[in-house]
Amino acid sequence: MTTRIQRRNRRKILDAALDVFSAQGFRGATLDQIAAVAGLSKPNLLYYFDSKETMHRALLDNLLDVWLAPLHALDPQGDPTAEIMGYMRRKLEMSRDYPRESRLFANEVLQGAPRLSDAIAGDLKALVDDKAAVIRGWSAAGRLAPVDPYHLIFSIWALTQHYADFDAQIRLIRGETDPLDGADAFLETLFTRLLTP
Amino acid sequence: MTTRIQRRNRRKILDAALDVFSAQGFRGATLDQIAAVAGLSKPNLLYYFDSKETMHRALLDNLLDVWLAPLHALDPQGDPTAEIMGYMRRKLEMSRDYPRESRLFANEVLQGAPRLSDAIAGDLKALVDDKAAVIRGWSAAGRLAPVDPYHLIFSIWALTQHYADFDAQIRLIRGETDPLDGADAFLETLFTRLLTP
DNA sequence: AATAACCTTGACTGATTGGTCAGGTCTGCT
DNA sequence: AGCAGACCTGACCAATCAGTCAAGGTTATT
Repeated sequence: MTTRIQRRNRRKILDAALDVFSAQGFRGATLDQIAAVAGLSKPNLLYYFDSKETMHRALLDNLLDVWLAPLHALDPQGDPTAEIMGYMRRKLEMSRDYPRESRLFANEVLQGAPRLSDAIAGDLKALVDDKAAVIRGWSAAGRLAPVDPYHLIFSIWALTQHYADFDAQIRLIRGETDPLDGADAFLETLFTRLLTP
Repeated sequence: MTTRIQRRNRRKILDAALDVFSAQGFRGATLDQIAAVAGLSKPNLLYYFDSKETMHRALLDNLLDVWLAPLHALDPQGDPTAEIMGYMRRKLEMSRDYPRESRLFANEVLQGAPRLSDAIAGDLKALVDDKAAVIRGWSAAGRLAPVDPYHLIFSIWALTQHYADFDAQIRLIRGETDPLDGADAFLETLFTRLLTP
């Protein structure tokens, strides 16, 4: 049974941990930093989570569901172009709304996905293989321009996540302009032209 | 004056440091790891480089020239589509040939570009602004489809670097297939369709 | 072969880090 | 009010880390 205080503190800790892990990576983050951001003492963090590792695990487990949802929603019965454009739009929204989650994921994969390889080789691969087959079918039926479905999916990941993961770089180059300003219109054009038979 | 031994050991150290920094990030890397990969003792590393920081600096300074070169080569006098496609191809080759450098850069930017902000806001921004103006001119002259030049450049970065930075993820999903297999053909199609007026 | 400069290392240090623990405080319930 | 269990903390520990240093080994040059 979980108390009110437990819920509040667990949430505060995971939120602070997401802040720090996504900005510093797992090894770069320290419990002292997380404790400071959460406004709790270090031993108190360890009262709620057994270890730094456990904290990180909790974030990753939570992340994967959220991360897979947009692709999951791609409907084999829908209109091919509309479905893929919709997926791209949802992923772009995720970069806008959950940049920390995107960076947490990027940090992990960049370092060889040591804690995510099971999930990627399992659930994610199965989902991608499934949707890739759907897209391949659409192309074969002439409802979509012929296109490698894997590279299409990778390109959506690359383009949308780039705005969250490389935010620092984009800000430095664009100055005052909001990094995502014009991104949706650009990606709309890019994928419309690619997908129209 | 630099001796033969100095040249050899400095190169061994920087190569080992690139291995470790690109795989673990700055804070995640340890001098012991770098020493082990280089086949030298830790105090010997510090005989050649004042500090861990200095080692990292040397890699970043070296990296930036290599990283800017492909964009620098984009010729305002050339054929618009061919120039942009050529840039994209060069960047993709860099992901194939220098994946460690790509990941070193990604790690740095992902963590807010603390050691690169000057270079990005300076040289890189100036170069991008310059080439963006060229591309805008091409579009205005009707020699290229109308396209936001900044997002075009960002999209080339995102798509090409993705294959180096997210290599672990792509491998887990594609299995035996070489991550870059088919990537060049896909990107060729994607950008041809986007750029043709 | 002598020597001066260069190269290398084992043993060390102080700082930081993840994690522990004994004991104290607060909260909700009767 | 009083009590049981949940919550919290200062002080501490062992491990790891970047970096130092004195002493010994190697190299090139004469």
